Amino acid sequence: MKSRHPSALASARSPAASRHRKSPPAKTVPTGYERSVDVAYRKLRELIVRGRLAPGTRLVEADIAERFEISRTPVRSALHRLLQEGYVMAVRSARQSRLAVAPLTKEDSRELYWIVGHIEGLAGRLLARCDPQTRARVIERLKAINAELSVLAQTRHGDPSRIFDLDMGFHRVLVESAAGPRLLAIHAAIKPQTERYWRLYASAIIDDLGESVREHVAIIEGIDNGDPDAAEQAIRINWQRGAERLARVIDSLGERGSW
Amino acid sequence: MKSRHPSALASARSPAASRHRKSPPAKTVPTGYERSVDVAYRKLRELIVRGRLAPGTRLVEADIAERFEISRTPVRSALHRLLQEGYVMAVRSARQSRLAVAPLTKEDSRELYWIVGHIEGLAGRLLARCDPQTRARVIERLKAINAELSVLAQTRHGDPSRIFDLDMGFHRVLVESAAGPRLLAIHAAIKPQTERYWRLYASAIIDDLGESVREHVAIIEGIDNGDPDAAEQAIRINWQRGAERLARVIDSLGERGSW
DNA sequence: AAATCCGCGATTGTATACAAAAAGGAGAAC
DNA sequence: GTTCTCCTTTTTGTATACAATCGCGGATTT
Repeated sequence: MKSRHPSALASARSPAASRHRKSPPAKTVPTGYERSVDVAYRKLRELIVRGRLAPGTRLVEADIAERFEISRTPVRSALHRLLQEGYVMAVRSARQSRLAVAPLTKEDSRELYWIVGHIEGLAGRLLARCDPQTRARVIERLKAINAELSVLAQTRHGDPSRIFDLDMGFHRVLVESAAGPRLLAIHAAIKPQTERYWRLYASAIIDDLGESVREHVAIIEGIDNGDPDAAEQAIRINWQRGAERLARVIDSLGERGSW
Repeated sequence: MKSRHPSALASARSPAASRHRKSPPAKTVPTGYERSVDVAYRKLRELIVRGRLAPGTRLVEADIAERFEISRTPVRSALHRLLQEGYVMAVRSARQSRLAVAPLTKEDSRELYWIVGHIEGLAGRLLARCDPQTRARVIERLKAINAELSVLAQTRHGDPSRIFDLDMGFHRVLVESAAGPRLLAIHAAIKPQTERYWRLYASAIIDDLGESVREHVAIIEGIDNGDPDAAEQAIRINWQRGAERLARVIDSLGERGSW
């Protein structure tokens, strides 16, 4: 690695950014602007979650910076954030941190799913205590999503990415409707990590989609009835069963991501 | 603010650090070494948690750097981490982040306590499923702590900081015994934030100490019986009641930390 | 041949320089 | 007196320079 940052960079980006400022004299034009650190975070997380960066891959700041054509500073920030959230792990050494993509193990998936289940369970509990109108609106959206999932579950071999998006949407609606800022933040940081397991074992998971759909029905009922205990319990069961299904798949296929 | 970093700094720190390296020819002497970013994180968190930095206080990177006699870089990292964990909030602006110490409100305390209750509840559930030996060892420690708390609850006006340390220890033992790395990390990031409320309303909270001690007994029983549901439920109730007690105090005293 | 030590390249941690951008205030126009 | 504008100051975001460390491999010794 010789010339790390083509010096054209500094002059290539800055004008583009400042052009935004003057063209419309509107007061707040934050549209379209994204800080480098956010770009780096988003791209890196995407690469990890989609499996394009294999578990165990060493993450070298300078390399990533070069690849994204930004400096080490924002890359470093993004990596630290990913480290705290669990996408990335620090390996050995006392003074230096040395990062790598976090491995995917049966043990970790169990803990992860339990945590998500409890966090979402809390969100569901709060949702079930909301006023009936809010709940009715949410229920409607949940039912629509789950109906489509149900169809895909019967016609085997639906588009995995479509299935994933629907399931993702179901849980997002669940949380966004009633959770406060802290709960939202935690969920946003943790939940996407389940996608790593999902993608790795997608085909096997899709086979069990019907079960998941039935569990979703129980969730919807709990919320509809305004029963916090039932709603929370149903959500936790959904994730717990998900963890069990995943564990079975991992057992039969072997740990694919444990370097 | 004129000369921000006395240039003596660079030459004042580096030799001190490298002196560590050579004096004993041992291979790994990571003892005592702490990166600036960790120092900054620890100090800042302490200042916020102990209330020495009032809610709403603007946090300016350069000022903190000057105060700690380090550069902005590690300060910035520490602030980002505190932001993600919830000790610090970003106020307005699209491109810049502008940080301030997070406010203390009744609403936030509710959400915080619910979350901690669920996280610890999960840890308690896992603990109750451990083998009896592990549980017996933990039970012993929990009982010792709670016994001392019980004494302090009866002799009113015990040392608040002692009481706090005991309660802190109780919950730490609870989590550290059975939780995996993810659960530990989340707990370590979130739980200390309850200390902010504790300190702000300490006297009133201590008045209700007896209730908390009784709730702890239920937790111990649940674990002792190896009953995951009971253990988790008891822990959640402890935190839920704690939130209610806190809410009453805030109602009667007013929100002290909501700038 | 195995073990050890030394040195060099690779990599992280910290400091600083610089470029925007937002906030705030002084002054002009009405 | 109010409001608008422009300028200054403060503050953040990014890039880069530098120092110290870590790991690895090769040379040397036994």
